Amino acid sequence: MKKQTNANEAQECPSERVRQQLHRALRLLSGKWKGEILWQLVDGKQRFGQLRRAIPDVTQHMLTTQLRDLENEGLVKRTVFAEVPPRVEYEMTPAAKALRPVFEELSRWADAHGRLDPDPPAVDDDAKGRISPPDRPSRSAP
Amino acid sequence: MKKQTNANEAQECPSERVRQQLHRALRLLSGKWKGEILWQLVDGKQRFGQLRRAIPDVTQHMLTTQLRDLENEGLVKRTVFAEVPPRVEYEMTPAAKALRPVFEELSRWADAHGRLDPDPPAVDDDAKGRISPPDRPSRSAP
DNA sequence: CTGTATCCTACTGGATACTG
DNA sequence: CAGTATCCAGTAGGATACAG
Repeated sequence: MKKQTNANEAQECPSERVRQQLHRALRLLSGKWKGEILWQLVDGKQRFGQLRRAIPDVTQHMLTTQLRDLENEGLVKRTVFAEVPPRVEYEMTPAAKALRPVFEELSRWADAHGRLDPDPPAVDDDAKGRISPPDRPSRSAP
Repeated sequence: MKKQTNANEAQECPSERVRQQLHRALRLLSGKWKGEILWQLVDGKQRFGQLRRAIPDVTQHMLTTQLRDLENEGLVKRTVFAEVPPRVEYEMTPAAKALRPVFEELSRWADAHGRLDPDPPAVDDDAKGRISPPDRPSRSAP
């Protein structure tokens, strides 16, 4: 006797599809630095060294690795300039740019529930509604 | 009591804060099954076995582990009923419920860019605007 | 039914040194 | 400047068996 519920459950159930999408999407971002790297690129292309300075706790090795991952996942475009000194620029692909709403929602959530303490009294909605892209420290810094 | 802004951190720009928030938030969700578990709970409380059936590829061990993580992170509330047979119910905390917009954005994104193929022709905005919570197969199926 | 206890493998992430 | 090559520790994740 076969199940008489939905015979074709795998491809037709929308929630099943959503589940798998969530799984894959979260896996793409699962990496200690992926989120931060992408967020740095939201504002535009960045050089390797700029990213390195913008994310102080990351090592070159890790930055390279995660960057390569993101490239293979189609979230980051890498451009090499044949010059001396060498220059490499990274930028988000359109797919990655579409992630920005996700990041904004996530930041907003973390802002409200980041510590998960039962003590979030002074909540000023006006102050946290907008999320700004990362600052780009110009090279004029000493 | 309000958090005093340290004079030493006078250069604290909002984007720096956002970066750290993203880092922490993604770490909370970094776990092979966390996202799926939470999505299953979006619709309401679920028993251990229900979750297990809803996420076919997860083992008890992993389900237990990730559930404990989520509990310690304050995203899931665990309720044990002293009965035979034993019953344990899991439900999202308010903090986790606030994550729903994030999941919806993420699902929407994965739907559009999940495969990252340059071939997404049949885009029906009307069909993908709404994200449904997971189906709950009732126990009435013998 | 809902777990815990082992054990074990693979992968992630980090330190360091070297290269074009 | 922007990598690559090793090496290595810690941990996440999975199989299996057992228990309340």
